[in-house]
Amino acid sequence: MNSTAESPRLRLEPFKVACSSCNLRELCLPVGLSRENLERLDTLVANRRAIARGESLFRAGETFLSLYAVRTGFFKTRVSSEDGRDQVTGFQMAGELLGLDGISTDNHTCDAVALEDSQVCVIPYNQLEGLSREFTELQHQFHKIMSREIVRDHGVMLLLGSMRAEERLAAFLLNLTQRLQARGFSASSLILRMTREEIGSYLGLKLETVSRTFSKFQEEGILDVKQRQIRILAQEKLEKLVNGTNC
Amino acid sequence: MNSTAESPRLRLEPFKVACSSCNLRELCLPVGLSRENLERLDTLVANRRAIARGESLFRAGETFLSLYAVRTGFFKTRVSSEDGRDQVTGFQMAGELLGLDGISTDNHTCDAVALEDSQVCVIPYNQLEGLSREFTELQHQFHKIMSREIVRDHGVMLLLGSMRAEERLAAFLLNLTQRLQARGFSASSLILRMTREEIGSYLGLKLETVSRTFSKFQEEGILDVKQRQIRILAQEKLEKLVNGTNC
DNA sequence: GTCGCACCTTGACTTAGCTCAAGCAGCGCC
DNA sequence: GGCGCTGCTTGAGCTAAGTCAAGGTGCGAC
Repeated sequence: MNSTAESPRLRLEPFKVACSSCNLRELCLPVGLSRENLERLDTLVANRRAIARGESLFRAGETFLSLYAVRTGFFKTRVSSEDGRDQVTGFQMAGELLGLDGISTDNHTCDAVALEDSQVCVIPYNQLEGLSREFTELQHQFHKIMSREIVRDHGVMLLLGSMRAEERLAAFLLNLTQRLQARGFSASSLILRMTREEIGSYLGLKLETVSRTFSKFQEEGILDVKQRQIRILAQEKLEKLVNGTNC
Repeated sequence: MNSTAESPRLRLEPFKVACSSCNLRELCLPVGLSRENLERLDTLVANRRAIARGESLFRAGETFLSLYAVRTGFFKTRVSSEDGRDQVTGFQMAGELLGLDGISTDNHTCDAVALEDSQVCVIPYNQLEGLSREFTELQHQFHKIMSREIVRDHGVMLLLGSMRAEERLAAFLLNLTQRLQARGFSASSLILRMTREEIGSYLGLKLETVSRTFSKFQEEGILDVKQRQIRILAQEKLEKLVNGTNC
C-alpha cells in the first residue's frame, strides 16, 4: 500500500527505470516492440515520480510536457466545469497512460489524482513523438492507445446516456475486475480504491444511490460488500444486467 | 443540400481532390503544414466518397482502413450495446475527422451515418502513419486531433453525468453554433440536421424532453424554434444556463 | 483507549424526466 | 389534392433517482 513509507528515497530523487525489464510492458506503451527498440525506449522513459495518496500528478491548466504511465497505484481523472461541478472521467491502474488530453492544447484539461500512494513513469512527449517517427511499432501502439481511450469514452457515454443505476454499477464492476484480471488479480474479489462519491461521479449517480445499489446487489446475492471489499458471488447476474434487455 | 442530385457522377467514380486547395485546410488535418508538405499530403488524400443521406460511411465491426474528413454535409456517430440500445456519440461537420475509434482494434467500433447528402475525403490510415513519420507537423496535428476528441468526450461525460436537461440542451446549441461560426456561418441562426430523437440520444434525454425544453426556451424568449430552424434570441441566457451554479 | 473525522448506510419524502397516448405539421407521392 | 408517413408537440400520470436527515462504522492520532 504505502510504498513511499517503505522507500522514502522515492520522494527525494527519481530513480532510473527500464521499460525493457518492466513486467507491465505487455500492457503498456511498449507492446509490440522488439528487444532492440525496447532498449531505445528505455532512454526516453528514464524517470519515475512518486505521488502520495490524495496528491495530484497534474492539474487542469498546467502546461503539458509529459505523458505518464502508471507503474504502481491507482488514479482518478476529473474534469470540472466553471461552476465547480466535477465529473470523474476515469480510473487508471498499472500500465495505463495519463495525460493524453493535454496534447490538444499543450495544457492539461483535467486533474489526475492518486487514490493511493503511486508511482508513474514519466514519458516526455516531444521525445515520444521523435522516437515514434523512428519506429513504426511505437507509433502504431501509441495511436492504438489514444484510439482505445476514445472507444472507452464512447462506452462511458453509452452508460451515462442510457443505462439505469443497477446497470451502470454492474458495468463498472465488470470493467474493473476485467482490468484487474489482466494484471493477474482475482476476477471475483477486489478492493475499491475510490469512495462511493467518486464512483457516483463517474457513473452519473449520487453517492446514496451507489450505496443503495450495492446493498441491493448484496440482498440479491450478487455481491458480498464489506465497505470497499467486494466479492462477486454471481458474475453471470452482473453480465445479464449489463447485456439483457431488461426494461 | 442534395449535391449528388446535382452531380450524379459522384456516386459512380471518386474524383481527385487536393488538400492544398481546400478551403477547410485551416480546420482539418493540414493545419500547420507548409506549402511543400501540403502537396505531399495531396498524394495521400486522393479520393472522395459521396454518402447519401441516411446511408452509413462505415459500421461497427467493419475492418478499419481509412479515416475520413468531412468535406461537405453532416454526420452522426453512434455506438450500440448488445441489447440494441444505442447512443449517439457525436455530430460531425465539415473539416472534422471520422473513424479515429477504428485504430484501436483495426475495426470500426461505431456507425457513422450521413444526416444529409455528404462528401468525405478518404485518408488511408497506413499511408497517414507513413507520412506523419516523415514530417513532424503532420504527426503533431494528427495527435492533436485525437487528443481533442478525447477532451471533447470528457466534456460530454460532464454533461451527461451532471447537467440537467436545460443545461444539456443549452450546451449542445452553444457548441453547435460555435463550430458553425468557425466555418463562416451565423452564430445565432441554424438549421438542425438531426431529429429530436438523435439530439436526445446524444444528450441522454428522451425526445419528448428535448421537445419540451425547446418549447420552454421559446416561451422564455431564449430561442425562436420552428421545427428544425432555430434562432438564438438570447445567447447570454444560454451561456448562463451552462455556466451558472443555478441549482 | 477514546476522540474526531471521513465515509457509508438507510429512511422518508420530493422531483426531474420518463412513459404512454393523442393529435398536429410538413412533405413527398400517386 | 388528398394520403400516408415521419417527425414534432403537448398532456397526464408514474417512477427512478435525487435530496435531506439521522445515525453507524472504521481508522488514525493523541
